[in-house]
Amino acid sequence: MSALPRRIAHLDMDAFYASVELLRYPQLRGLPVVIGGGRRPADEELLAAHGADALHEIPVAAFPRLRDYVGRGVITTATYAARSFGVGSAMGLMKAAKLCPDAILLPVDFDQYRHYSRLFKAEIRQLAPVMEDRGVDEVYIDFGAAEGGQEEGGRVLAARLQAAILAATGLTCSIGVAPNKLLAKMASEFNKPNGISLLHETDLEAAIWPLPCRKINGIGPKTDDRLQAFGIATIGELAARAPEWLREHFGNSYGAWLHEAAQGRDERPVQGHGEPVSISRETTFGRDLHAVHDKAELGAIFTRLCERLAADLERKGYVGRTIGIKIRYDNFKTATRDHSVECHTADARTIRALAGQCLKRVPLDRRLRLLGVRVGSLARPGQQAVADSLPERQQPGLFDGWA
DNA sequence: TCTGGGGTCCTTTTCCTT
DNA sequence: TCTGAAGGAAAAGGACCC
Repeated sequence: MSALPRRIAHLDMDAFYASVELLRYPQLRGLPVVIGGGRRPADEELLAAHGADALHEIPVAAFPRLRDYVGRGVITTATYAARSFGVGSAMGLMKAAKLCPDAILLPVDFDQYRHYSRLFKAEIRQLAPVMEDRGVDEVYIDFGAAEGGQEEGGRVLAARLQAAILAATGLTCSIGVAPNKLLAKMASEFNKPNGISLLHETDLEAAIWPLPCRKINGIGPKTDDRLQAFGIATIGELAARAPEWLREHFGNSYGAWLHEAAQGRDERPVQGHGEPVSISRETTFGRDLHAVHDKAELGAIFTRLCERLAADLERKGYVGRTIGIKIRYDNFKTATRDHSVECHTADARTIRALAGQCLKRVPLDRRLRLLGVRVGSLARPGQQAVADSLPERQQPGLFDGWA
């Protein structure tokens, strides 16, 4: 036993994408705004189109409405005003347009979100050096390794972090501090937005057990359905099941984990550094495409994906030796194929050649809605090029034209 | 009905070698 | 050459997350 209990924080930016957008377009505050789909015009284009000198001067009436949207796409996030109409994340844009036709539609702008992501994480590192990146808008922080992390159970450092992030970015965040990552993650949701929640081991029964199982990070819709079928709705009900019973019904590994999670136990450390396992690019087409009838179009998309992927690898400084493809058919079934070679590569043409081989191993008789290319088994450059391990002759086939 | 674009991790299946 | 077992690695699929 260590002298002090572990204190780990989970920090979650409040409605991150929407908040970043509202920093840029304060005139949209309070209005139903939906973010998703499409490509965003450059700021200069926008300003010129509306004769404005600054983004906040663009009149609200000039923004596109959901009702005018044509095509595929889903909502990435929505403001609370939009959510009150019943629209929300992952909903198709066409469906959302029926529920709230007047909502303003903003295309996602990952460059902006990444920019603010870097800003707030830099602030955190100044105050707490051991930080684990969990995506663009959230992190875990080891409060035990930071000055003031144990004061008032973590409240002092949490407040300091919030103040620093607000000053640097104008954005608010919510922080949960708990004995481990599992509980910290749940705690950060207790008091949103701009909240701080402190959780101790003794709070398990009162604060965690009444919650639905779905609140546990790692229990998704499928598992939740199965649990419900057994009459298990809350974490407390899950905790009451014997570990043997859980292992029997959910497998040795997952069943044991379910038991531990329900007891609020989690020994995972905060990992200060992390290397990616794979890097990929994928795209959903505007309409479903057929391998034969839309050969030229598919070929061009495929090449473009490989080029963008190669550029990503180059920019991030990786090479990989497992090249894979992913396709999604018009019935939403997904197939993947991959292939590992001896030498690492980040070369677009090599990736395309190897991914093309993978494509030949998957049925292409129905229409496709999505195509993706992936590179795994990553390493830092320095290895030999992979060109000499390419197959000498491609198998003749129906789809040679683009694959 | 509609379901994006990244990712990670785990389990199961398949393939290869001995 | 065939057959089968065993074990490991790679491939494939699925669940989950933001």
